[in-house]
Amino acid sequence: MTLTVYNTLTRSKSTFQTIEENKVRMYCCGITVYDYCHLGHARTCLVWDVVRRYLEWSGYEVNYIQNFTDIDDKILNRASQEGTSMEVVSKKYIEAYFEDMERLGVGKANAYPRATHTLDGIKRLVYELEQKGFAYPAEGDVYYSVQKFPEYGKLSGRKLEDMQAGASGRVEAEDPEASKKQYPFDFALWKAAKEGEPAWESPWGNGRPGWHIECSAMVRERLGETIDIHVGGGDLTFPHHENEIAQSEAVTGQPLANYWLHNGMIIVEGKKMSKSLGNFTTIRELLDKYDPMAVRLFILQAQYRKPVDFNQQALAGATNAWETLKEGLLFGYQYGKKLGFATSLDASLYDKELIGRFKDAVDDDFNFAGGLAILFEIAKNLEKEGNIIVHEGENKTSKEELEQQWQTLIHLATILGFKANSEENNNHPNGLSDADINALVQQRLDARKNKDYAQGDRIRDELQGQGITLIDKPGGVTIWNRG
RNA sequence: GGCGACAUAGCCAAGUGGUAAGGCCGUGGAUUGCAAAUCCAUUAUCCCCCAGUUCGAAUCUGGGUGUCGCCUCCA
Repeated sequence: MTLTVYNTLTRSKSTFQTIEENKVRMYCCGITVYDYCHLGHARTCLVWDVVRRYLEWSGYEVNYIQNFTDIDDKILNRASQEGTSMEVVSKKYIEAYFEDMERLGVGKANAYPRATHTLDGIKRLVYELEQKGFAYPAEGDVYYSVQKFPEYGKLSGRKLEDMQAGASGRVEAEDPEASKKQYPFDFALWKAAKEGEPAWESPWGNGRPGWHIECSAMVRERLGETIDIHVGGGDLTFPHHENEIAQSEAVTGQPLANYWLHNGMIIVEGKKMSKSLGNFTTIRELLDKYDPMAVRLFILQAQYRKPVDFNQQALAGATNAWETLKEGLLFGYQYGKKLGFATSLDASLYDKELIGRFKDAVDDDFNFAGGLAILFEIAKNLEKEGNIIVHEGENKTSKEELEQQWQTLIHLATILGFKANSEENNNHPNGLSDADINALVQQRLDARKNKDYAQGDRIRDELQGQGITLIDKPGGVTIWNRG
């Protein structure tokens, strides 16, 4: 099967074909850096990170660019609230962004261009749009004339007449720039400087870029006139991406992107998680409570385009599911030596049938949930076989097959960004020594022989509190393992 | 008001014409002094409703109902 993707532009799935053979130019609309990231941002970053990994695994060389929008009203507001500058605010939240993504295990993009570093490209685009008659100046601002671009609305599937019929009252009443616009849905490419705000020189006077234009400029500068994949949150489809298309395509006459992919929103109690509703959980709050890998699993279990409901129950479920997957991933590190196989990865050992099934699932519009079923199938078996080893039973799967399954599981998990810490389980710096534990276990056995179950249970609870699980086997034998 | 998406067990969720993946939770049994851990087994006669197409539909068509998103900043 070949990779098929759902394209917002055509509202249908189609076979994925790149412009240049085996190369993908991919752009993700990143964040505006005025606050800590929340779970919604995590979903976007996680999903497109895994898509990137999957494309690379599929044999493409991916040039993945994600921007930071670091000029914006919200950043300026935050700066004045905190009595500081735009630069200080954006620096703080860019650093926070990288910390959060590191914890989530999101890979680095190839570059993170910033609006403030792209002023020449932005001004050049605005100038060209003006020259070609798509833009007009008004009192130091410059606006894009949407009526000049016949295809305006093609991405989000709307018509100017319909928009006007629906929203005209509100638009005119609430838009302070309305009086400068020739048409209500025209949008600002360049905004005249306001007192005390950062500003750059331009042919239209001192000012700063509008929202949208920076992405058109950064795509052009970093990836060229037409790219393969443009991604972002579904809420950016309109107006942000629609406006990017209008800006870029009016200038170049070429499609901005061949494939437009959008991820679904995070829902909380039936409502979208968003800043304006205040119903968001920041990534750092979230990671204080949940394992980053459980969060990743929670996100990847849902089809990327569908809304996902965030609630305690779902996260708890994902946490338990991750425990299962982790058991499978740790199998080789825990029992490989005992079984006589190496823990270094060896592609020749991968199970082609399992990998083929994984690929068939995921090739269908990045159906990660379908792919995960394969991982669980393997992990469940390895977990079971690992337990048999701990309980000193007979393995049902041959050593060769176990090694093959484990190698395959690690390989597939890596594509999806799952990683279990193999150190974790061997580290018990402040814990009891093996001798201490054995002594306590013997004490408990003695107590039980004397029917002093209270004492026996006390020792058991004490050890459990240290993460040591006792297993009473038939015949009065007790073995133990570190949780 | 306009545009769009979705509706599968207690929860999450895959499946897009051939008779319901997977995960979580739960249940029964084995084991145990009781537990824990583990093992074995088990959990939708049916896919929001109605009508139609078809030998056959969760899957296609038409009509409802419901939920959500975008139309203003938003991942």
